[in-house]
Amino acid sequence: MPPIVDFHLQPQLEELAKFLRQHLSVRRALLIILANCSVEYEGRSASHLGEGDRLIIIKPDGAVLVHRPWGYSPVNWQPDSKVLEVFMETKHNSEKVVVIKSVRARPREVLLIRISKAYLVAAAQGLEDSAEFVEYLDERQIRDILASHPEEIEPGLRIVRVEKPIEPGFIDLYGIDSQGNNVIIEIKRVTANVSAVKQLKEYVDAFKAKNPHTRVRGILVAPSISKEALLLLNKYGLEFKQINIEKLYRKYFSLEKRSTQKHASILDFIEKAALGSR
Amino acid sequence: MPPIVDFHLQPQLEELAKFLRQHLSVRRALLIILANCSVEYEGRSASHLGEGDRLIIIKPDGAVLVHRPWGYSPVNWQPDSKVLEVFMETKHNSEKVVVIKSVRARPREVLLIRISKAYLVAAAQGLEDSAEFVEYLDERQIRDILASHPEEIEPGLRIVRVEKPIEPGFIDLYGIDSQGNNVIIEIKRVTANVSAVKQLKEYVDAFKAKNPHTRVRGILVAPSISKEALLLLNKYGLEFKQINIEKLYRKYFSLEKRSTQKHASILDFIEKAALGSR
DNA sequence: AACTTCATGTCGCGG
DNA sequence: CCGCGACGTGAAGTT
Repeated sequence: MPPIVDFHLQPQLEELAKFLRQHLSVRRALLIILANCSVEYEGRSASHLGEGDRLIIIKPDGAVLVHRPWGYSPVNWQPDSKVLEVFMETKHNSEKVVVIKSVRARPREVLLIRISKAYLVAAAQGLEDSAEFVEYLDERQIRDILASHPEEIEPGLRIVRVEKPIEPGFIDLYGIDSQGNNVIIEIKRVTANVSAVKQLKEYVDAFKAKNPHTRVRGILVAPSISKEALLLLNKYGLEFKQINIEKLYRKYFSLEKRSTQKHASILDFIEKAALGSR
Repeated sequence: MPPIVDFHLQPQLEELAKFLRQHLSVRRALLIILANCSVEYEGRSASHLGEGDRLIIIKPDGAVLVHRPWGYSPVNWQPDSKVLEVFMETKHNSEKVVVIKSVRARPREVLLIRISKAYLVAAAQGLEDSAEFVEYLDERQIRDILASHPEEIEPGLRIVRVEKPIEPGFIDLYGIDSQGNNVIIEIKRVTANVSAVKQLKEYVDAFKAKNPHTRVRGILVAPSISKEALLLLNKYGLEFKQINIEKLYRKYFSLEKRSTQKHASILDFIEKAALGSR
């Protein structure tokens, strides 16, 4: 059963309010409003946004987004609202506006959207979206691949423990090298920065403190490292190992993990995208 | 001049493609598409999303958002695309889909949205939004308030330097207490955690290293502190000072800073919101 | 519920 | 353009 879409072009404010109330009360719809509005927010922070043309989205679960005509981020939002109210308000200059008030419970945050002119409002009832979202190449997967194929870090390296708890936090990989040294490995899926180095240093120090008479190496594994981070790394006597995440992925992401057609398709896509880039 | 809104309800795929191409080519419109689609992404990461009903937004600046019917975050997106293409594709089962291909330049990322059924498409040309976005209560403002009113941290404290550079980073506030001790202050606008404590510790240590024969105190200023952070703080011999950000703000946010009507309005709003919460 | 860590984080600022 | 830190970060997972 396809979703039911209802809409008004250039609705009067009274119509808009009625439309919104109707679709918020019965069964929650996805609401799309294109309108001139101002926005106030108060909660963990507070903000004011003057009048302008914006896209307002209200999702069935109470998420509210106010988008300006540019950029990725909503200018104001509510991840989920406990209370959603629509009412008319008369401004000082006796102009009327439709107010959408969204209140989030914890942390308590209030969002007020004042609409002075609406260009389009639409509501969709019965949207269905149960598809699985499959993501690749996140830190966990890289870590698992390297745990199974430590030779990609260094020949002779043997991984003893994945996500080894230490005070405080977790070591991504812990192993023993060909010389019998303890090796602590910190993995980053993006350019390693100073804080990654500090984190590794902390783990190495903590390990040394607990095991005073053993030799410990610290290796930072990442696709690249910032200049400052490299300097600090050298200063601390730690090491850097560059990896190519995509290559690792192509090489090792195991068949059993992408056995379903759905999972396999991503690799086809990567191939296509790579071709398309030339 | 109000924006021009064009739309189709339940467009055929060919119509959809034509509509999109038209509004993407001439002058960029804000595009809203409610449709059943699947999405592939490849770039810094990679993902696959099967078919489902979603809201697709394409902004005039090339930002692309794919929203599922719930939650704050888009499931797939492109912060700004360099290339935006729309074309028809025939699947293996000979069904046709409209493909929206968005390519981001740096980092190179490709987004493919395959639409199998469209419920609504709308385009808005000439949206105007030049309003200023004013935000309050961010770390910078809290820092400035405390710099002007150090007695809120401790009686007799005198602030010498704001954003004092140190190796590495910047001390939020640096001052001298009533006993003549150096005081290093780190401010957080949310619950202070372990990393905030470490950051402060680092600054204090760096200061001590540079000034070996002076006494230094480190104060973490925040609305609250996590249990673990407090433990570590005590271990390091550092101090915590609790502040109430909203109270500070009400008390000190200076008249000259909110001299314009616009800026003043946020306080009215906060009042109203506070009343509304009862 | 508190807290930690990851993220296709995004965004802005400074060198 | 890098690199770093703040963010109303959000979201997921663990204690």
